[in-house]
Amino acid sequence: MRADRQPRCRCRVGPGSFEVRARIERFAEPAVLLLLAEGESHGYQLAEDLEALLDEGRVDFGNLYRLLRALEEEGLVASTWSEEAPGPQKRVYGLTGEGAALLDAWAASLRARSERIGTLLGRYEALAAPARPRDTPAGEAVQPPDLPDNHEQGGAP
Amino acid sequence: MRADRQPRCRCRVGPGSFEVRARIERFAEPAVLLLLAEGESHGYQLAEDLEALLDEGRVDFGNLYRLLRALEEEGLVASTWSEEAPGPQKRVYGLTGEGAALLDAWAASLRARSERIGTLLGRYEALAAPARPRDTPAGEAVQPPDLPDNHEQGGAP
DNA sequence: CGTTACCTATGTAAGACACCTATACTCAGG
DNA sequence: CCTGAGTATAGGTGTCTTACATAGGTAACG
Repeated sequence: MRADRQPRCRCRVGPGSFEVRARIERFAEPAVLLLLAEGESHGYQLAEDLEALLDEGRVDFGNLYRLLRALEEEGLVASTWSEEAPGPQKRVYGLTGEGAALLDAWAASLRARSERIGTLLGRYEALAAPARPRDTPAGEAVQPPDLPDNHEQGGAP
Repeated sequence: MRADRQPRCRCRVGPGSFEVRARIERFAEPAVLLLLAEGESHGYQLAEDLEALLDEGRVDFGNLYRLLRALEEEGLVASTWSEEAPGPQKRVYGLTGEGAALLDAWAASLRARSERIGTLLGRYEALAAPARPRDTPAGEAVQPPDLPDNHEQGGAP
């Protein structure tokens, strides 16, 4: 166990200030399928393309290769060893029909996810900006979004 | 180990057809923080509100209560036992200043995530609909998005 | 020949969630 | 009074996905 590591997804960057380190969050699979739909590729190349697509620092190679193997086991992608080209051997992947179908399903799912995020953000903004001149019914502030420390974790009365 | 369970996130609903069962995907925490920013509430009530907000079937109570306890340990929410009201005792939660700050951070993170999803979907749609009359340079089809089974998982030549 | 870049893997641990079970209190009905 | 349904809170356990670390090959270059 390594205790000198920061929490994975949230970290305090100052008093009362937070940074949420968003992870790829189940993006790796659909992103890889998309890249393969755009053209055949090999692992290392996919990693570079993923970085550009996701705008994330460094994609983890280990997990990418594992993902590709798993997808192949399920028949969603197919691979051959590159014959031409000198240099180290590359395993070149391409999408199968099943893989394309899965990509379609992912697209639908991601659209739904995006909508849910939109809903959430919409409600957040409605809360955060109650300074509109029109629709503020005078004295109906949503609630002081903050209570001073009244922790009370003890047992029930 | 239970082997009679379906895969968590993808399931085949027909030949060549997939359904992606999207999970809450790290939505629970920001959603709970948002609901508490809108007003104090207790676990059971939050579960119902979450179902409406996320449009998901049945929220898991166990994980929700665990999340609330964890948030309280970090000082992001504060709870008191409801005194008034008849019926079983309720632990009423409210957002602290720190919790509100975290919600802000989550909002920024979710916006970024939504953008990434948008980028991905944009490229997907560009692939899926290459039937535009204007920008098809004649014979540059992106690639047949499918290769017939040429699996070849054996060792390297 | 050693170093570096390219390319493909495996090992290990942590975090978040699904699914299941347990507890306790309240209230209505027989 | 006992029972059962509804409300409310909580713990156990397995699995999935990811982060971080390590390892082993090929080839080009000085």
